[in-house]
Amino acid sequence: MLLPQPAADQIDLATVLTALGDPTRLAIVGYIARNEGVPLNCSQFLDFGSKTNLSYHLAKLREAGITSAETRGTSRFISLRRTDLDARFPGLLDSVIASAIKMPFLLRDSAPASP
Amino acid sequence: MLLPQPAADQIDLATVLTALGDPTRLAIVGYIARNEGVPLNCSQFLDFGSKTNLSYHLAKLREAGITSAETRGTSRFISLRRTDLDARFPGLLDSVIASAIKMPFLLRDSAPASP
DNA sequence: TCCTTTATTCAAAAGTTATTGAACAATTGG
DNA sequence: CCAATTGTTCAATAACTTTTGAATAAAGGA
Repeated sequence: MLLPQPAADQIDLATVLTALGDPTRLAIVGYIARNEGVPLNCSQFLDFGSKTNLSYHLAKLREAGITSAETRGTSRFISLRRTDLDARFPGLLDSVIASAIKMPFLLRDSAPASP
Repeated sequence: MLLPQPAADQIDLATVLTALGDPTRLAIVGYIARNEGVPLNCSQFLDFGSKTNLSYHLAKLREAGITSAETRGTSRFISLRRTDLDARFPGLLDSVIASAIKMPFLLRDSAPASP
């Protein structure tokens, strides 16, 4: 079951930029980007903050229209809304991710990043 | 005389995104983008807020590394740091501006926007 | 059913940002 | 020098955001 999220055509630029402007959320987005295809749940982001704080940041990303979350049992599957974002703000997500991915803060554990 | 601004290699992605995430500042950036080449001073942005509030937002943009401001008498010349931003975050400013420029909020007066 | 896992909600506290008006500074022109 | 123009700084306040811990919820397995 899909958690509530804005329709593609209602994604707002300022809201997206504000959501991406937080270092924790930028790190989260970078991490998701480096793990596309891998099923991610919330607890995989515990490095980025406490469980309850993560819930807050992940909700922000979802409400901004940056991520999508699907319920699967007690877990969530989190993914980037690449197609929707690219359609609405062409090039934006790619450029942010390309820059974010270089940030030392993002270079954490368990990712299939090419070295 | 150039007002204080971060060196190109010290421009921070999260700071830039946060600065761009405010609707007033996004409008200001869109306006500058639509008037590149035209000398802009602060009072030309008065549509976007009070004088004192503009001073605040323009300082935010400058401190984030998005704009450059030069003193000329009692006026300032304000411009986008396109080269620096493009070097540091390729494609980011272009995609933001391309999207911002479509926002109805931005379609104000005196600009050479192609209709 | 009961326990564990996974994640959210709530209320409080702490921190940050935006907005305002009054006072200030610096430059230009008469 | 005086006044006008242009923009900044300051202090106050209002509004929002982030972080926290405790309580809650919902699903799945023993």
